[in-house]
Formats: sequence, structure tokens, C-alpha cells
Amino acid sequence: MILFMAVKSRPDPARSIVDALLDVVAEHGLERATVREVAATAGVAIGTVQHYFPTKDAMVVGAFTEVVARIRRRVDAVPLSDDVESDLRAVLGELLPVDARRQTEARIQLAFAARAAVSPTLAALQREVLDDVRASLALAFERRSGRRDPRRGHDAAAAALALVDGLAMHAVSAGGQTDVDALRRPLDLMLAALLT
Amino acid sequence: MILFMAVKSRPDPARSIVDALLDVVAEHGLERATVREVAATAGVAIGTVQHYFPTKDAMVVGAFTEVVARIRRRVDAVPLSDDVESDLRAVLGELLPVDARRQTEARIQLAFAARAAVSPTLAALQREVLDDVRASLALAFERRSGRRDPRRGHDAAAAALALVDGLAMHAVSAGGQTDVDALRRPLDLMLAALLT
Amino acid sequence: MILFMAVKSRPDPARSIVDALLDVVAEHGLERATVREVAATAGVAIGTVQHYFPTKDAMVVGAFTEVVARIRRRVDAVPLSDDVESDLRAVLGELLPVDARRQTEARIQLAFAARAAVSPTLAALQREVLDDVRASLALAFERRSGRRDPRRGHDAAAAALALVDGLAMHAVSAGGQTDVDALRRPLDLMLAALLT
Amino acid sequence: MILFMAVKSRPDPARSIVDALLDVVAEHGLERATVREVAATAGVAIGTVQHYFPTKDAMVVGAFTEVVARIRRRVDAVPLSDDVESDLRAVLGELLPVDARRQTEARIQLAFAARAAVSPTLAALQREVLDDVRASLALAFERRSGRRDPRRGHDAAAAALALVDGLAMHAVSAGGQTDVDALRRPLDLMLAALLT
DNA sequence: CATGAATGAGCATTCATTCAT
DNA sequence: TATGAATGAATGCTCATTCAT
Repeated sequence: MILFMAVKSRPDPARSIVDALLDVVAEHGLERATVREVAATAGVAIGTVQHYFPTKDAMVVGAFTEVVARIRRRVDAVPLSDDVESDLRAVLGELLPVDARRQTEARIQLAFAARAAVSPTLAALQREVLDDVRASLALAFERRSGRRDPRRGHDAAAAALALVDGLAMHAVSAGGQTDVDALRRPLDLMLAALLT
Repeated sequence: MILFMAVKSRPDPARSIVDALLDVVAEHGLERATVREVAATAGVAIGTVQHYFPTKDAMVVGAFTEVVARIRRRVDAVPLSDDVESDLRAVLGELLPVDARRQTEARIQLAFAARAAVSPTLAALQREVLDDVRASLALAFERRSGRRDPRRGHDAAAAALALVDGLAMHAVSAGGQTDVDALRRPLDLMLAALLT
Repeated sequence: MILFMAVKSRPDPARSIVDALLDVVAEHGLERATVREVAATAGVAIGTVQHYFPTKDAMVVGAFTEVVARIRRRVDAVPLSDDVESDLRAVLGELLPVDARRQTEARIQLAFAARAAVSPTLAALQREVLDDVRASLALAFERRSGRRDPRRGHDAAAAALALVDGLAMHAVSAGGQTDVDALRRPLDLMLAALLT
Repeated sequence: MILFMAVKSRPDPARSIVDALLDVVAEHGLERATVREVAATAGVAIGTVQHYFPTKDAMVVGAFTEVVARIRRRVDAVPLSDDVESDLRAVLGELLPVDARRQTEARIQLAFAARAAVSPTLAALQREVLDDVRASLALAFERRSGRRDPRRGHDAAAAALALVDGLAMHAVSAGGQTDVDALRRPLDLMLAALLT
């Protein structure tokens, strides 16, 4: 326990650099995530950043890896019940920018998604996490529907994930003033339609 | 006739600059859309670009204005029939990156959506076009459902638009190798669920 | 008379361009006297400026010519009396930046003097006007001293002119807050010493 | 000894950048003192200049600070004797552009004086050094005159300093071909008049 | 006579990166 | 392990100038 705290209290520079980068991205976008700005935000020297991430690309990849890990953690953190439907609602709701923290995550994800469109390395990571989350959702849809129709389960999962990410993108790219209901109602409507 | 040819032969630099910018964005993202690169792509001098767009921001705004106009044109161009359901399918299908041209548009839109997350000016344009398209879709959903339930129609529209944009974002940010069926089936599934 | 007024009322673009340039120089220095800024200040099109002054150098030379003419006019405008000493005091006092208008002139002259240090064309104009004014002053000093000592008269003139221009330069380059007495007293002191 | 050689062999980039800037100013004026030109003249990379002087303004201020220090050094370096009059002649003569080195200094000072007219930061430095030198001269005049008349001493100092700077400005701005006697005689004349 | 479109060189500045310590 | 000096390519932008009308 003491050891764990000690480890935690030593402020792992790589981690704080990644966090700083994500802060910058959330606030100003990936184009402002320069080595200088990240170093300043992290409170370390510019040379330190490049000690841990020799190139800027490595730094961006490192940060996106953390983003992807966060998504997985968020999805896995949702406590599952016997009610598949409410579980689905919970998991998908987790991905909507319904509060400041989730909005920040959405902004970060949108920034990296756009970058992934022109970066094969990031695209690969994006593909992985999308496949992963989709597979989880597909399993839930399949279990709920009772019958063994993997394709329908997978299509429903793809639809559901696209829906929440689309809603998040619309909210974030339109200024972020979307109210919570305007995000929840379309999701509920589609889930209800899909699950009957 | 002579006038028309004259107009056609002088190809409106502002237009070709915007087109060049969008080409660059589609290929390399907004971060590579420098004044120099755009000028080179458009085949004009760097000073010419800045004669038409005094600042880079003005150039980006001008380009996004064109993007927004294109979206409206694409939605409006879909021929409407008596069958509301097939109309919806047609309009929403138009927005999916099912061919090279539409994929290019999707890449461009994703790039600008990410930029809009940190640019109030672009965010305002994005909000406008989203509201506009959503309103059109809401009308269709409402008409189809028969009953007067504007809220449900609007929620369905929000869900449908988020779904197609989410699918497009996933396809584009995952490397663009998504096959056409993987895009169409989730849309069809949701539309079928929503319209029964 | 009517003709003269008509000529004067037609707002001779060359004249107003020169005036605009001098306004800009007085306010922001010669480095801000760009063709753009001058055109904007004069309220004419950028092309109009270059219609009258084909190159920027020509424009600057034109403006300095006007500056030089103004100096001559200011010196010549001082009404002469029988009292040579008070005439000298009046002429030299005219060149001190004792009010806003004269301070503006001093700022302009300093800017052009600095430019003349690296421009043979401007240096020639500067030499001319300096020689001219010095000759006038020398005549006065000579007349005052009674004896025929041209060299002493010329040296006194050179000293007096250097004194007032030095005082002006010091006032203008130190922020322009120099009070009137701090300008007048050194001049009076030196004149008194020189004339006894 | 070894330390001294080490220091000497690593030639302090900031210093050589300032020297290069002053060389450029002396030759072509402040308007040609671009970061590029200064870097090239100093023989360092353009990025190196901006490592030491983050902005061009900082570089100009740094250079003017050196100019001001040089003036103080030149004034202080004049060896003082028992003869106040000859001391005054020596100090003031030091400021006249009577040889190539002093002419270079005069050109530099004129350039910065003109810039100070539109730059509060430079104006403050200029005010400081003028007050400083004037105070030294005032002391000498006062001591010489014997009587306690601080105001007269200060006025005489202001007159003397304005005279030499005015002579320098005239020489430099008229092309720099002024002969040494034409500079010395007005100074001697005024000093003689002032000190009797 | 007066305009403004078009140009490209040059500007200050920001950037990621290399390297010596 | 961590730093910062040094670099030069690239950026957005300003500029004087040419030219067609």
C-alpha cells in the first residue's frame, strides 16, 4: 500500500506529459498541441518531453493510446446487471457528453478521430478500439434479442455506437451547448426502437 | 453566349482557391492546409490567395461555408417521391461515405467538425447546417408517422443524422476501408426500427 | 484670386498624399509609412498613390522635399526687425518644438534625418537646406558683430543651428515631454554668450 | 588564465548578435536590421538570434542598451585633469564624429534616436542617458564658473550636449563628408563664449 | 486619371529536432 | 535522467511593384 502510494506520488513524467497534451487538445485542439505548449502545461522542460517522446508523432501516438485505454476503461467500468437493456443504456450513455468531464473526453476523441483520418498509425488504434467496443455491444444486443443472429447484433452495435459518437460529435462541434435531454432522447428513442 | 464563355474562361480565383483548400484537407487534413500549399494546389501565387482571403482564418471560414453549402445542396438534390420512407433512406444514404466522392466529403466534414470544436465561428456554421438538415429530416419523420408529434420527429431526425455522421466518422477515422454494406446495414436497421 | 482658390480647393492628390505620409511619419515613424498606410490615411486608393509616386522612394523623396520647403518657409516667415539679436532669437526659437505643431515638425525632421544617413538622395536635400539656413543665420551673426569675419559668423550659425536641432532631437527622442523653458533657456544662454 | 581563454574562445552569442545588429544599423539603418540580416552578419543561425532575443523588439532594445552603455563608457573614459575647460572640450569632442569610429557611433545613435521618437521603451533609455551625461557636464560647468548657480550649469550642459549631438546629426544626415574643423570650430566657439 | 487584381520577395515568428552535457 | 542551446525549415502575413483596364 505504501509502495503503491509512493509510486503514485512520484509524478511519472511520461504520464503527466500525456495528461498535459490531452488538456491542451481538449482546450485548443491538436494543432495547438506543440511540444512547447505541452511542456509548459506539464511543467517540465521542453527537452524532458523529448526525452520521453523522441518525436512529436510518438507523443501524439502515446496520447492517443491513453485515450483509447480510457474509452475501454469507461466502458468496462459500467456495472452490469441482469437487465441487458439498462446495461446498454448505461454503457452508451457513458459515451455521451452529458457533463463537463465527458464533454472534455468527447472533444479529445473528436480531435484524434480527425487526425486518424490522415494518420495510418492512429487509424489503426481507432479501428481497434471501435471493433472492441462494437464487439461488446454486439454481445449485449445478441443476448437481449434471444435468438442467435450475430449479424443483426453486430449491426445494432454499429448503429448504436455510431449514434452516440455522432451525437457527441454534433454537440462538440456545434459549440458544446447541447443540453442533456437533446442527447439522451435520440439515444433512448433508438434503443427503444431497436430492442422491441 | 460570348459573355458566358468569358465568364467560364476566367475561372474565379476565389472558387478555385476554396476547391484547392478542400482538396488539401481531404488528402492531408486541415493542418496541412497552409496558405502556401493551397496556393500551389490552386496554381496561383501565394499573394493571390491573400488577396481574396486576407487572413488564413478567412480562408478556412470561406472553405467551410462552401462545405456547408455543399451539404445543403446534396440533401436538396435528392429527388423526393410519395414514399417518405424511401426518401429518408435516400437522403441519409447520400451522407454515407459509400463511394470515393462521398468519402472525400466525409473526410472534409470530419476535419472541419474537429476544428469547429475550437473555433466559435466554425461552430456557428456547423450549428446552422445541423439544425437545417435536422429540421428537414424531422419534417419527413413527422409526415411519415402520421400523428402530430413534433418532438418525436425531431428526436428521430437527430438520431438519424447522428447515426449517419457517426458511421461516416468511424469509417473515415478507421482508415476508410469500411465496406458499403457495413455502412448501409446499420442505417437500414435503425430506419426500419424507427419507422414501425 | 478666384482661380487661385479654385486651384487650392481642388484637392491635389499629390499634395494630400504627401500630407498623409507626413502625418504617418509624425505619428509612427518612417518605417510605418507604407504605401498602404499612406493611401488609407490620404483616403485614396493604393493605386492612386503609385500613380503619382511610381515607387516608394519617389514618394519619400517627394515628402522630404516638402519637409525641406516647410523649413525654408518657416525660417522665411519670421518677420525681420532692426534688432538683429531678437531676429536671431525668433528664427532659432521657431525651430524648437515648443508647441504641438512644432513638435510634429521636429519628429518628422528627425525621422528624415535618420533616413538621410543611409540615403544619398535624402542626404543631398538635407545638405542643401542646412547650408541654406546656416547661410541666413551666418549673415545675421555677421551683421550683428559688425566686423567682417565671415568665418566666425558661419561658425556661430553652425553652432546655433546645431544647438536648436540638437535640443529638438533630444526632446523628441526622449519622449517629447520636455517643457518649453528647458528648450528656451539653453538657447538664450548660448545666444547671449555668443552675442557679447 | 585558462578560464579567461575559455571565456574568450566561446564568444558569447548575445554579444556578437548585438554587435552584428549595430554593424547593420551603422551601414544601412535600423530598417535593414532584420533578424535574417543580423543573423547572417553575426554568422549564427536565424534560430539562434531568437533563442537569445525572443522578439525583434527585445533584440533592438538589447542593442540600444549596449549603445547607451557605450556612450557612458566613452564619456567616463575621458581622463580628467585640473583644467575643467579642457576636460569639457575633451568630453564634448569625444562625441563629435571626427573619425570613422566616432562617425559610426553617431550614425547608430541617430538611428536609435529616431526610433525612440516612436518607441516609449527606447525613449526611456534615451532619457536616462541624456540626463546622465547632462548631469556630468552640468557639474563641470558649475565647478568652472566658480559660483553656485546650478541652473546655469545645467542650462550650459544642455546647450553643450545639444550642440555636439546636433553637429553630429547634421554631419551624419548630410552625407558624413563634414570636415573635422567644421565640427570643432562651432564647439570651440560656443565653449569659449560660455566659459568667459 | 485612377483603380485594384495579381505577384513573389521578404518579414518576424513558431516549430520539431539534434546534440552536448 | 533531464536539460537547454542551437538549428533551419515552415508558417501567416506585409510589402512594393507590375499590369490591364
